[in-house]
Amino acid sequence: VTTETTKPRTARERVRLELTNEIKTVARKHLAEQGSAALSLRAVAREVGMVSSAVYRYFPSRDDLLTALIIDAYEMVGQRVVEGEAAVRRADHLGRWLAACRSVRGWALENPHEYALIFGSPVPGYVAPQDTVDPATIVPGVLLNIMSDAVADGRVLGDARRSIPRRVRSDLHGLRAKAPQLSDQALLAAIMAWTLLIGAVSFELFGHLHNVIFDFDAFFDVQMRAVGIDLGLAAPVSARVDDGDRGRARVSE
Amino acid sequence: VTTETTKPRTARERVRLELTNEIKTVARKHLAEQGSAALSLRAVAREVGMVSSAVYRYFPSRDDLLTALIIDAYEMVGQRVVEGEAAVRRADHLGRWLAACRSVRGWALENPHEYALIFGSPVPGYVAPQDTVDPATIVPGVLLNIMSDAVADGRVLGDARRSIPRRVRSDLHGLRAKAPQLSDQALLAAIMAWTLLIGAVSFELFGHLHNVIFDFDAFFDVQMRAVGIDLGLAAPVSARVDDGDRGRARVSE
DNA sequence: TGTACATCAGTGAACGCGCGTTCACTGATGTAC
DNA sequence: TGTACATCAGTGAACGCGCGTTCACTGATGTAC
Repeated sequence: VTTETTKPRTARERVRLELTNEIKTVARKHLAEQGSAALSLRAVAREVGMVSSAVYRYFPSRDDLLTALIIDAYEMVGQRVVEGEAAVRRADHLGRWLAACRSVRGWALENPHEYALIFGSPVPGYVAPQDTVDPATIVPGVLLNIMSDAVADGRVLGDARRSIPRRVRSDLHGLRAKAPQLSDQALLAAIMAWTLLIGAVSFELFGHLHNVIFDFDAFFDVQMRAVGIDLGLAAPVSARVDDGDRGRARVSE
Repeated sequence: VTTETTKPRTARERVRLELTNEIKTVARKHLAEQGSAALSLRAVAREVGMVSSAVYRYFPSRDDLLTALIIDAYEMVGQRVVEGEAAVRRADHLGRWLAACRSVRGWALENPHEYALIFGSPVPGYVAPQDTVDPATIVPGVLLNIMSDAVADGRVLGDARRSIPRRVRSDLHGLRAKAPQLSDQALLAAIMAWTLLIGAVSFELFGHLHNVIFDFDAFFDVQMRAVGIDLGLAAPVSARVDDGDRGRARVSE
């Protein structure tokens, strides 16, 4: 995960880029060990081997360092999900969805504090700047792509009979730009699937199913498979059209 | 939300109970204003009008104060949900589910930091003691009650055809104690519904649908209604079997 | 190519702050005879 | 009912700590002529 887009020309610039990355690396390590609240500029500086005030040459404040870490975290999950999903056969939409889900969870388990940084409670006093928006959309974007591909392959996602109030429809229209083929029902289902995915990972990571679920690997898979099937990603095109049982199947989960 | 179970006998005990509650109230206020990381014993003591060391007569450490607040928070949502759900006609299972969902969200919007305290990222370095377990189960317990009542009224919850691996089934058996009538599929669906509920509130509160959804009231309702219908809480017993239009009829309103 | 100047990285001291927790103490409230 | 003693609440000072940020500074690296 790099920091600058332009290549360094002078030796000074190269060193600057290296040090910027080293600061971020150390900061990430501290974050991983103690969480965001304990992230201190001074401690990072100490470990990098600088005096604390020198860090200000690289990050104008602690919040800017945090922002860099947040962006990196979004890009890390994003990359992981993109790679995981890309490894699956294009036509296997359910498989792609599952791969994306497992990538998110796998990354979260390996980087719990970074996950908490982006999907947990907001850091008090910290306001996310605009640059965090784009990287944050990578993962949901992958989900929308999978669904769009499924529709392009002839599947019907979302139950057209489910009515959605006008006010919600107009919100959903904003999302339509990224997935023009999806119906309102499909978009709603997409957001719900995305919510459930993050909700499930958060529940596991934050201990809300402690002493209830023990085999989280299997449990997560069962859940995400159910979501993918309910999304309509599983059934072959031919079987879907005249499946009289579909209504009951969808409603009951 | 009280602290001691035994009634105070002497004047000293009465004062002690009052002060304990005042400390908690002030702490709750600070929590609401700045979040859990900023919760400081000294600041609370200052506002209560004590010297900081005096607080140690009431709470042996900052963590114990936090624990008290966490328990209170669970009890607050719990009570709110129980009340909200109790106000709905017993046979209206979908209505009860919606009332419970709205109670959770309403409480969360009014007490965002307390919500974050119990459903957000864990407080770093803090380990939840055993006493937080019982209050934490109130809300999910209500959900299980609703589903159990639905089954008792003759509804079939959960798609029996959905296969669940043995390892997951055995985890679910632990839950069965609280809702003996529910099938594995129904229990799985219950956890997923609970996950989606908290996920949706968290997404809204933590800003993950910022610039995507604007009318959160309507959006939340649509989502939770969909979940309730998919759970199987909507259809009347007689209509369930042969009501082809059920989806649309119920979903609208 | 060599020199004068501008830019930048890193230093070290300081400011001002708040925190959790301990401890010996005073004085008030409760208890037992 | 009155007195002696035990219990408890609250005080104030102190310990030891770490934090973010500013500022005048030195010395090294880059740039323009």
